[in-house]
Amino acid sequence: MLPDPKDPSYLGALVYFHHAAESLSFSRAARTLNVTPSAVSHRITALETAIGKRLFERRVREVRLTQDGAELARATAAIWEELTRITRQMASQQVLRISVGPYLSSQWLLPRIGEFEARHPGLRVDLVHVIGQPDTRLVDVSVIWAEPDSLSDHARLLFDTKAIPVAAPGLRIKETFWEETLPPIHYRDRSTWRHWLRAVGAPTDFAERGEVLEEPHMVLEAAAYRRGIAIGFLPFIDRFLDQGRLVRVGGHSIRSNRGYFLQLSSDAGPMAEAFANWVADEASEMLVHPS
Amino acid sequence: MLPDPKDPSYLGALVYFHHAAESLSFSRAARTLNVTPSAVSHRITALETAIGKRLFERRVREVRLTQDGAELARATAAIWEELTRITRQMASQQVLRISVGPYLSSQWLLPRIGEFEARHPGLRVDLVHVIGQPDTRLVDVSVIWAEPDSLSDHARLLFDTKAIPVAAPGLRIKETFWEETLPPIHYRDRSTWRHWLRAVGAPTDFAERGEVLEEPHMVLEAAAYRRGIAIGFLPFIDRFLDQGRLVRVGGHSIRSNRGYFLQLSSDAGPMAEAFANWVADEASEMLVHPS
DNA sequence: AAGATGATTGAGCTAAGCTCACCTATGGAG
DNA sequence: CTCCATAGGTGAGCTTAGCTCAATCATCTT
Repeated sequence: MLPDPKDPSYLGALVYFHHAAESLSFSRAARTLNVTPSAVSHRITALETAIGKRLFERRVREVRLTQDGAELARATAAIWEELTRITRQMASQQVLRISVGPYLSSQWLLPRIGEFEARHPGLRVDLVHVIGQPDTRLVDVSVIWAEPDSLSDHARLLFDTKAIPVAAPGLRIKETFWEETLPPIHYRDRSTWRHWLRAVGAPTDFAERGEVLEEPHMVLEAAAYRRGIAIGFLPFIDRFLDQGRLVRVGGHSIRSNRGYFLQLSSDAGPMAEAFANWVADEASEMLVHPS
Repeated sequence: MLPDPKDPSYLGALVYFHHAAESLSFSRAARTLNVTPSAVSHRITALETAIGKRLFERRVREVRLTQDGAELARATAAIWEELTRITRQMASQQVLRISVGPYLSSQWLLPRIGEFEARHPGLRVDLVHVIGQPDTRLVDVSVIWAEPDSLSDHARLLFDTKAIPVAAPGLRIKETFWEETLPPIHYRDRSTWRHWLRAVGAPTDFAERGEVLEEPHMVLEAAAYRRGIAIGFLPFIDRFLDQGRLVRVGGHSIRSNRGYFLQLSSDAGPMAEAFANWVADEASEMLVHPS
């Protein structure tokens, strides 16, 4: 069958042919294509049958281009060049504005965002660090720490966190620590502690004590300096626990009423979508988390 | 992920995009691609995510190209044009010489060969009608009527035929017709009749009687004109049986000791291979044959 | 108001094309 | 001269990209 130039199998074969012709070796082509030499051999043979002409002379331990093969190789080289040009052009001159809180940004996103940028040459990523609600008109996508029901439907959950009380080690704190004198430490409001106490069936008046801080990191630092008991969220306190700066208090761990969500702005373009897919993927790798 | 211009999934998506851009409609593109509109929608969306730009404005019951989309459409159009040109060029100026006996050619190959030619524009098919053994240096591929063991290993079986005795209708011939006076009719030599008689356990001296003809068609015609009993080969005598010009004689039908085989010349090119695949495929459709 | 049209979405299935294991041929090292 | 390493070819069987299907939405038409 004379191949339809738009047949995907023909196009794929041409890619294989291009690499084989360039390296004059099926096995080298296979290596750059991340497939086995067998696959290259199969595909080239199929291509030759499809167009009805030998493209390679099979010689001992090497292959050479026939005249027809050389001609085709010249044509395909020109085509990939043009394709590369237009693809680059499409990908260039793009801006993606991401809003993210400083805590998650420094602890998790910044170390990884470089990888995303590397995948999208020509893309300018603007990280917008805000405390509180981001203005969705100024960004394409936001990562927000919130309760699920406070969000629009199509916000996507990034991290399903677990809430556990933590304190400095060596304080000999009872299971029922809410009967003790060590106060709670709050982040932004008292609702997280109230939710946790209610979930384990403890009196909620404990939550009315203690100080309220505005920075997640400050909350954990305060707890580490023995100022009280904080609610930590797995997996974001792994480093504190691993280093022994904080230990778990009480046996209960509950599914957090809050989590990190991803929200696309209403007019978000495909690049926001691409970022969403990437970040969700990165996040899902974190979720492989014990206990 | 910025798409690799040689990624088959990216190339496939560009094909879809090209058709969608040309027709300005996902469903029309789907129709020409022989897929569902759903498939087109999926693929275009994936493409947009991959390059990070909207290519179509989705409007009510229609799609329009964005500026980026129009630019890409121009580029892809140029690329397919070039691809079509080189593909055509590769396929042109080819010759395939096929040797085939006149009987099979007229009864089976000639009615079908047009379809093969249509699939290979620019190919010149030379049918070489020979009686007896073809000269493999003068043809690329031969279709021969032979016994399996008389052939080289890589000859491929086209038709697995059944041998059945046939005669003109209304002659009231017994099961054990070899005891009768009506003689056998032979094609080229007496071996087929001998083989058949041996297979059903009948005396082989019957085969020594009767005339030997050189043309398969003549053999059947002779039988139809009541000159004797011929060995016919299913499925090639269907037309005679359907028209009632011949009827089966005796209850036995045996697997023929002969069949049509396909033999490629040693220096056969990929076009011969393509023909072999096509003709084997056509033949396999015939094999769906009752009894 | 109801039907028609075109695009979208998520879930599930199928076949294109890959890997694997084995084979052949040959060149170079010991 | 023998043996190992290397490049390519084959057939069988498995995996996953990308398709279909069914259902939904948002108009436009009658």
